[in-house]
Amino acid sequence: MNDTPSPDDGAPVKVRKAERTRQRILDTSLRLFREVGYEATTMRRIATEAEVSLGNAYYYFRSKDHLIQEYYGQAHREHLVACRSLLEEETDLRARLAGVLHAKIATSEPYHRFAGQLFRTAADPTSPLSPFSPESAPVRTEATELMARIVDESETRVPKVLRPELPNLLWLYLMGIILFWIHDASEGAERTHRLIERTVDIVVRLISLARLPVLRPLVQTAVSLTQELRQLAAPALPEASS
Amino acid sequence: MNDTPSPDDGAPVKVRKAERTRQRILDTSLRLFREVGYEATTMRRIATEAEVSLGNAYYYFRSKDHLIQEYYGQAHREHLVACRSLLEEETDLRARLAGVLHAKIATSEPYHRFAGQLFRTAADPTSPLSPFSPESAPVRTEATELMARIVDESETRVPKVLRPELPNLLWLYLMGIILFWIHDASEGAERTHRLIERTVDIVVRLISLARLPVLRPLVQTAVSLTQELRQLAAPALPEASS
DNA sequence: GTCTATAACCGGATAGAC
DNA sequence: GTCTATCCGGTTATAGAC
Repeated sequence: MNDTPSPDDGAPVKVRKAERTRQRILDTSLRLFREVGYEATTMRRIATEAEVSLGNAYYYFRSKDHLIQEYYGQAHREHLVACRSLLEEETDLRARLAGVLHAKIATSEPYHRFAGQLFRTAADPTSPLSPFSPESAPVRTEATELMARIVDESETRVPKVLRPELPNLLWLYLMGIILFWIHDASEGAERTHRLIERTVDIVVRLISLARLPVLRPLVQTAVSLTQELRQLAAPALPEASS
Repeated sequence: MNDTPSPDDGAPVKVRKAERTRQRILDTSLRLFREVGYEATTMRRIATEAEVSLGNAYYYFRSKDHLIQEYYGQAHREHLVACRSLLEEETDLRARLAGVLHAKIATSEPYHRFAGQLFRTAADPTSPLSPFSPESAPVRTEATELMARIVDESETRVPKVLRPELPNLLWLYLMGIILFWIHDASEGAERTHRLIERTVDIVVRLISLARLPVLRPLVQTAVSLTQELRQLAAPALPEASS
């Protein structure tokens, strides 16, 4: 993006100030999202509380939606931190998967209400906030890599048919859990945590069962489904920008 | 614009006029949704083209969203009509299921763009437009009954474990197909139709496989998942009937 | 050329007169 | 039941400051 010039001499004062302004707007908006939700967080309020003008906020973030992409990134980084020790110490696949999922829900909890309202926008396939959108590709890729790591560094051996697509399938599974969580009004998302416990068993079992000939067609479908989904997300439209 | 006085007795002239105004707004909005999509259809434009004032449109429909519940009902009725003969003549489960799904996509096609934008709102769990919301219960129930009919009047015998929840599972499957279709930009939704062809086989096969002991836990989870979902939608609110 | 501010525009929604 | 006038919030245009 911008040059980060030498830390010592005089020039970068401006740059730094801009960076600080940007950060102030970002922090303020993330705080407001948490505290008062998505709808009550107006651009005017973000600007006021960050002590910039409305127009200035728009100088740094093209739209309210763009502010949210930042939330995605931050949420993912927090998730990684929360998972770190588990992924280093645990080798059992079931425990690794369950731990990562529980951590995702737990770290997202402060944003629960926000996520619900946000989802309204994110669900629109044409929205840049859709988890399937090109704009979300970076976070999506990172999250998928996390799924790969869960499996790769575990003791479990994955049947060949599944291996290449398993991380994507697990990412879809994570999206499903998040979708459930968004709708889950129970105390401390307790229901979602129970859902994770129950479904993780099934998922791990299915990974082994994938070897069974009876299930071959099922596995094939699941695999080709993720491929199909990827194509939906990246439709070959060389489109003139409007 | 001019009164068509009551054929029978005197009183209901006003009532009829109101009904006609309401209908005019509704027709105009559904037409605009089809023709120009959701976002380009402003309340101001609906009002203008229906030849009422903006405020008057809001008198009949509390919000733009409420206009859309009307679309749901209409879409379902069109679907039923499109399925009728198939359901009367065909007895093979696979053919029945595939036919009903293809018909859903086909009858929805004129509203494809609209549905994509609409989905943005419908995905919000707090929105009355969510397919899981109490407000959507009537259409949801009808659609689930349609799923029950597909199975009940077919030749296939459903394993006991599955029987009570199968219609709900199939409804969820339909929601999944619709979700895919919303993202599907291929010509004539060709991709979605292919997806239906491929997944219907799996679904029908799974219905028989549900008997296998190895799959028992999977089936259990699927069943309890639909129950869990129903609870999410209806969080123990003892509500006064309105 | 980078930043900041003010004044609009637009569309959903509401208030209140008639 | 119908209207006009207005609010409110996302977004843009644009003028000027550094």
